[in-house]
Amino acid sequence: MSNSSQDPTQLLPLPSAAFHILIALASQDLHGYAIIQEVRTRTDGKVKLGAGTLYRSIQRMLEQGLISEVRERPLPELDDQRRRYYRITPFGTRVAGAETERLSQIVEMARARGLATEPA
Amino acid sequence: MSNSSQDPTQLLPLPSAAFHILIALASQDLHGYAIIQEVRTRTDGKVKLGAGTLYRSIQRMLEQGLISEVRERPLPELDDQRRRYYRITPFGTRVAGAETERLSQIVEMARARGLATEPA
DNA sequence: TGACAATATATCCACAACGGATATATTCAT
DNA sequence: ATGAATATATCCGTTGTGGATATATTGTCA
Repeated sequence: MSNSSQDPTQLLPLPSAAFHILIALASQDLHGYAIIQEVRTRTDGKVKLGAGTLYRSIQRMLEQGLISEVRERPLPELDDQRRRYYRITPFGTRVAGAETERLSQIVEMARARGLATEPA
Repeated sequence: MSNSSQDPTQLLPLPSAAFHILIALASQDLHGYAIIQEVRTRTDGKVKLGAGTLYRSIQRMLEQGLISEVRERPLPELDDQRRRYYRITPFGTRVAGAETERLSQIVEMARARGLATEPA
């Protein structure tokens, strides 16, 4: 942890990989490899996080206090020693919320200018 | 111009500077310096395009067929010789629409997971 | 007229973020 | 026991970015 009590907008814009990781962790704790799979399936294969991007992002996000590593393990018969599990922090939730709002405003600007894919 | 007849999603995700430039040009032709100002005022000062980013983005977007340079000049008494005016192309409009849709989907995923700034 | 700020385009440099390749080790299925 | 899949980690090259710098023109105003 480090700056968990700061203004969430200081970290904006969030790197797109970091935002996807926070969305993945919003509903459940996951280990790194599982995050890659969750992002790929959730986005219908459109977003494929590279391994380099993922583990670098995790390191940065731990330092920024957006996520934390959790010691809790699943049942031993479901576990895998190599895994490291991560959880979104309250600060990470606030930052993700701010990023959602930021992107939402840009989308609204584009729509207000007529930039939208009209349904075929 | 170059690949104006291609699949718009090939260019996604759009660099954020390029997307802001397309939004700026959606409603009117503008010259480079004016684009910087439009983005700054439209985003309430939150997005300040650096000069390097702007002119490099313009070069790339011309090659990609997202924008074109226009020879039309404003009335001579309002003109400035140094200016170069740009216009969004039909292909640029389609790409911007696809990017709007892409970002919109990510925002929806975040909201569906409860990641939103609740009004204070 | 001259001085100076603002406008305008362009290029350079250093840094951040990224995908893909590589390395290493463990776990699982056959 | 062999090999594929899982899992973490680091390295390399590319792209996108802001900020600084360069150069020239335009507008203001004393």
